[in-house]
Amino acid sequence: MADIARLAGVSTITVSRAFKKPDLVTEGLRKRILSHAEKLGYVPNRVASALAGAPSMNVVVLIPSMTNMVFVEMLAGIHDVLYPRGYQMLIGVTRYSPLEEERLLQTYLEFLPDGLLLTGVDHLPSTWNRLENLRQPTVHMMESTDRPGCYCVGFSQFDGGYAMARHLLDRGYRRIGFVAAQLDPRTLARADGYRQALRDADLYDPRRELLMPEPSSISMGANLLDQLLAQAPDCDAIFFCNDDLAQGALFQCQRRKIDVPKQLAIAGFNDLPASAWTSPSLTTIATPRYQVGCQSANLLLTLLEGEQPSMPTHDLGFSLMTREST
Amino acid sequence: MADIARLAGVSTITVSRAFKKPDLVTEGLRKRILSHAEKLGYVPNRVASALAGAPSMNVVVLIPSMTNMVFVEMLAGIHDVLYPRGYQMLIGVTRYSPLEEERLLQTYLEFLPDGLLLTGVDHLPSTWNRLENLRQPTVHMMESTDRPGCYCVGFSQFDGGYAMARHLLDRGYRRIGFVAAQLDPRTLARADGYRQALRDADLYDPRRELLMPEPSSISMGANLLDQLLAQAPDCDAIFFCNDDLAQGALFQCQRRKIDVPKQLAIAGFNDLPASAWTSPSLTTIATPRYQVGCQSANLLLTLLEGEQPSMPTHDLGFSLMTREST
DNA sequence: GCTAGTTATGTTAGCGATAACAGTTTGTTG
DNA sequence: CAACAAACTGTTATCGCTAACATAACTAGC
Repeated sequence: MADIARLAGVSTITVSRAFKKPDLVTEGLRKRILSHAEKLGYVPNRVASALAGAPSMNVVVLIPSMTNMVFVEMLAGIHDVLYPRGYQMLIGVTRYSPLEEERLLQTYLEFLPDGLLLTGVDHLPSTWNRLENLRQPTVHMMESTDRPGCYCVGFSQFDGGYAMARHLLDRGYRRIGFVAAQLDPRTLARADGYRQALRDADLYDPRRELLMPEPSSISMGANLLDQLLAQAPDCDAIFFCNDDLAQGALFQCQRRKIDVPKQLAIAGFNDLPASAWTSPSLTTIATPRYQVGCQSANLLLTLLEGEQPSMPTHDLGFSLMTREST
Repeated sequence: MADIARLAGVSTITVSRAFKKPDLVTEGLRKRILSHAEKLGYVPNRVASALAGAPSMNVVVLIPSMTNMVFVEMLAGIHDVLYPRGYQMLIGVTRYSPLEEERLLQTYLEFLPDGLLLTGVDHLPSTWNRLENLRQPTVHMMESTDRPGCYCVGFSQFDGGYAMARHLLDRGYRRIGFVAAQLDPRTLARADGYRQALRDADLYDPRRELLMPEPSSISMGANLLDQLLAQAPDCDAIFFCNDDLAQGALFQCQRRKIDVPKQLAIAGFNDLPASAWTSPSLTTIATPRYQVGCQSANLLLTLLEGEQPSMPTHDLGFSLMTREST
């Protein structure tokens, strides 16, 4: 910067302004400065910039897992919004553990992020406490909370679970099972939605429920289908808490020659790309995870600009995709 | 840091050393310093640290796409190695464009990364040039090159393509088609492998080839199956350049009541989780993308420690997964 | 032609840490 | 027990940039 300043016959602060606050520098002078910078192959030093008090252009993003497409697509949404604005994501993986989340937060604050994007609202009390005392704004993704002063972007997992159970009831199924794995707060909210819908219809039976804390996957889906049918052979429909499990179950039904949906209906959650293409195609709830990413990032940008967002909580909804499997 | 120093009755540099170079500080003193730091809720400032000359603990990672599971799993491998060592990934998405890659590189160098992880070896001449003059080490992932002084971790895409075509020939197929989308350098290398294998068997026919520059997806796979069968109805096997396309084709065959593999064999590439579970299960090449991520990160760490790695290029190989679809 | 009000540029002093060298203490040896 | 090396701690300067305030150069109005 000093070199550029010397060549252009100005002080370094003017060079700084030519880059960061162009309207404070006369048009012609600015062009001269930029051309000298170009000639010298100047690479700005964001580290020095951040130390001197400018925004670090870092945003911490914490997600539970990097192999779950749902979070990856959310990440893609965040990236697509933040990157054009010059922000950099610092991605942390909590492995579904609030404790790990607390540690990651501690670590990533060392990078002087300008803002935070956290998945869910299930944080440790100490994490909440720290977030409240932070000067950086935080947006919570995928779920919402009543806590005052919280910014959230997501949809109601409970309502999603309820809607799918309701759909199965509407289709005439009466002995509806529920299967879940990776029991994170969002999965449990869907389970609650399912239970409420069945209770409202006076058809809830806990023996048709199978909850497995281990991670979900296609093979786990096949596995859990067998388990549930063993423990509750009279099921006429099964609602899986996500599409991975549901797809695994569909494939297993093909192997076991169980006719879907005639003998057994199968439903999922999330609408992964393959779900529209399986045979039979999978009835599921399409969730706006990419949009959650985009909107969360946009909300954070609003906060970073010091503006007051129109609403603290954005409910992006979901849609029921009725397909052949039910 | 000054506060801690005051309380502990030492100078700031001693505090710095207590954290960063523990063996230079007497055991008791170090403990006292750390306990004061704890009490004060001290959060180290990595930005200042980096400006003062310490490593920034940032590593730039450039991948072509964030919605392609192959790169995401590679990313997961990188993360799993770098995170425990205190490094932070700065992730950039090139959208398969070397020009965009050059721009990202320019931008991310502003963060003073300690090292770089790039996907592939298909960079602009100016990018190569810049990489050579960088003091930071670079590792190239997923492909390798003869360029001297380059560190690469991956496997031979050409050999993978050749091996799959060879497998189909060994199974007795004679009119073997090839379908590809998203024609990045790795895809084209697989295509070359396929061609070579068929030429070696004197069975190559360009009319059985379908190359589509648009992104690949399950629905694109269904689509391209139809297209190829329209232009070359006599195919007895089709090799798809990745599992997304192959799965889409499998689903389409189910819809069109084409018997796989009796009427038509289908093969893919990558071995995505679902590929073992479709009906029929998909013959494919299992690629070590998670391991590529891990090993690339490990190689970079070796370089960051100033050590000479045992080999500049690591070929992690691949394995043919023979399943029902062929 | 002069003042007040703007706009454009410059000066000074850090941001929070570490490198390089300097000084002090401790331990060992003949 | 002096003499010197090794181990520990301190002093000073600096990394590259920007905030805050100071100053200079314009502009408009009377």
